[in-house]
Order: sequence, then C-alpha cells, then structure tokens
Amino acid sequence: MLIGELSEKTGLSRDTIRFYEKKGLIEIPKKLRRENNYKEYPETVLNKLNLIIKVKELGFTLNEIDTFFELWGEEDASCENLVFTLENKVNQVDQQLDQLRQLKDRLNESLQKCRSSECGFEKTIPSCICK
Amino acid sequence: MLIGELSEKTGLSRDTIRFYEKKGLIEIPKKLRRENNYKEYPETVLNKLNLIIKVKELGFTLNEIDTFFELWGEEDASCENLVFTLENKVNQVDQQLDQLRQLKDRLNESLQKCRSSECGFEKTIPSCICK
DNA sequence: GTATAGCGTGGAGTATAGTCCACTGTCAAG
DNA sequence: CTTGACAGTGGACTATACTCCACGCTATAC
Repeated sequence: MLIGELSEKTGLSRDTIRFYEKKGLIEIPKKLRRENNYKEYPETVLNKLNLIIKVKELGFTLNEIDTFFELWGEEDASCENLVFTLENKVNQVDQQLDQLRQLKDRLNESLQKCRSSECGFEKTIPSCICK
Repeated sequence: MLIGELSEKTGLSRDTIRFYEKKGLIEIPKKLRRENNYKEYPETVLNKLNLIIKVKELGFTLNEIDTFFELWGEEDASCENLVFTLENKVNQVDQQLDQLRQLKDRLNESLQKCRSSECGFEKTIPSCICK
C-alpha cells in the first residue's frame, strides 16, 4: 500500500511515518517501488507501526523502541527479553512517581507556609519558598 | 561581584548564568560595568539566582519563572499570587501522577500477560502488548 | 615576556518527536 | 489541458535548558 493508506490506517501523519523511516524504525526493501517511484509498503510495515504505537503508549521512547526491535531480530529473541524490558520500564516509572511525590510534598510545604502568613512576602525572596 | 564569584556562590556555571541573562531572568543595568567591560553583578542578582534555583526545584520551568517574576514586579504582587501559582503547579503534578499511575497499570497488565504464557511471542506483534 | 585564568560576544550543538515548507514529479477527473 | 490530490526529497523549525566552541581582550603570576 502507499503511504496515504498507511497513514489512514494507523492515524499517523505521512510526515511521522517518513520520520520513523528516517530513524530506521520501519524499512522497506529498495525494490518495493512502483515505476513512478512511489513506495509500496507491505503489510508487515503496517503491523510494525501499530506495534510502535502500542509500545509508545507504554511509555517507551523511539530510541528504546529501536533497540527493542534490534533485540527482537536476534536469535535469542524471546518473551524473557520482553519481560525484562517491561520490568525495567516499571522501575523507571516507579522512580518518576517517587520524584513527583516528593515534588508535591515540597510544593505543599511551601503552600502551607505561604497560607499560614508565615510567609513574609517581599520583593526579594519569600520565606515560604526559601526557608 | 564578577560572574565567577556569582557562579561559585550559586553553583551555576557561567554559561548558565549568561543563559539566564539572555532569557531576561536576571538583568544588570548597563552602567554596571567596570572599565575593562567586565560586568559588575549586584547582590540582588545573587538573591534572584538563588530564588530561581529554589523555584526550579519546585518544578517550575524557566518560562514559568519568567512570568512569575513579571507578576512579582507588578503593583498587585502579593502572597495570593504566589499561592495561586503554587496551587496550579500542585494540580499539574497531580495530573502527571495520574498519568504515570495509569502507565504503570498498563505496563503491569502487559507484564502479567507476558508472564502467564498467554503471550504468544511472535516476530510481529506479541499479544501481551497488543490485546 | 609569556603562560594561564578570567571575562566578553556570538553562534552552534544536544536530545525528543515530530511538524512544516519548498520544490518537483505523478495521476486521475473534468 | 489544467487543476487538485498525492507522492518523493531535503532541510528548517518547535520547545527546553543548557553546554560548548571560537575568537579576542584583560589581568595576574612567574
């Protein structure tokens, strides 16, 4: 199929698809061109794009997806690889959650001080932010 | 004081300080130059940089800090402005927390499927990721 | 006198994930 | 025969927060 159909079926813009192609996330054999030089994308590319979309939704960056695909192609590709990758990502997310929670705590601390008129607002540094 | 001292006292690199200056976060009157054209930073700039550091730690971007400072300079600058800004940021953080929690749920769901040998790992699309 | 450290300016590069634009070529309809 | 929609390529631009570089002047130590 041509890029337009691919775009319609995935919901990705042509530009995005071309961008993924530049990055090497999807590829198409050179010979798969019509005489007019239009690219003929096989079904496998559609599947790959759909996979990319799903994996992106799981919080992976394009670079991560790229290396993910490299492992994929190797002999030892297995579900264990996948489990490992997913577990790593869960750990990352946990760390981010921790950081955000700490951030929220600090914000609330500042808020409380500011509300309790302990603030001493000045043009320089309000004490509710800087202890 | 010169930029080196400022850098030492704040822990920010000279480049970062100059970057903040370009952005307009800090400023120095034109006349405050030594004869050799070196900039003479007054104490107020040190205070402002310290404030920037603190506010950044509260999760604000430089742009947010910039508009924050604009409000600051206005007549109606008050602790209420500050409280409002902080509350907004808490809401933002709450949203991010929600998103991350959902992400984690999706990841764990995929993990569970993948572990329970329901996965059906194939070269195309593993069912543990794509339902 | 020279080496080095510090200062000034302007501009380029980094990562991320695209988006947009210009210019050109192709195809089908009217 | 022209118009419009689609295709291809290459390159510039977006936001964020710096970081690094080149080039030149200044100040200080030896």
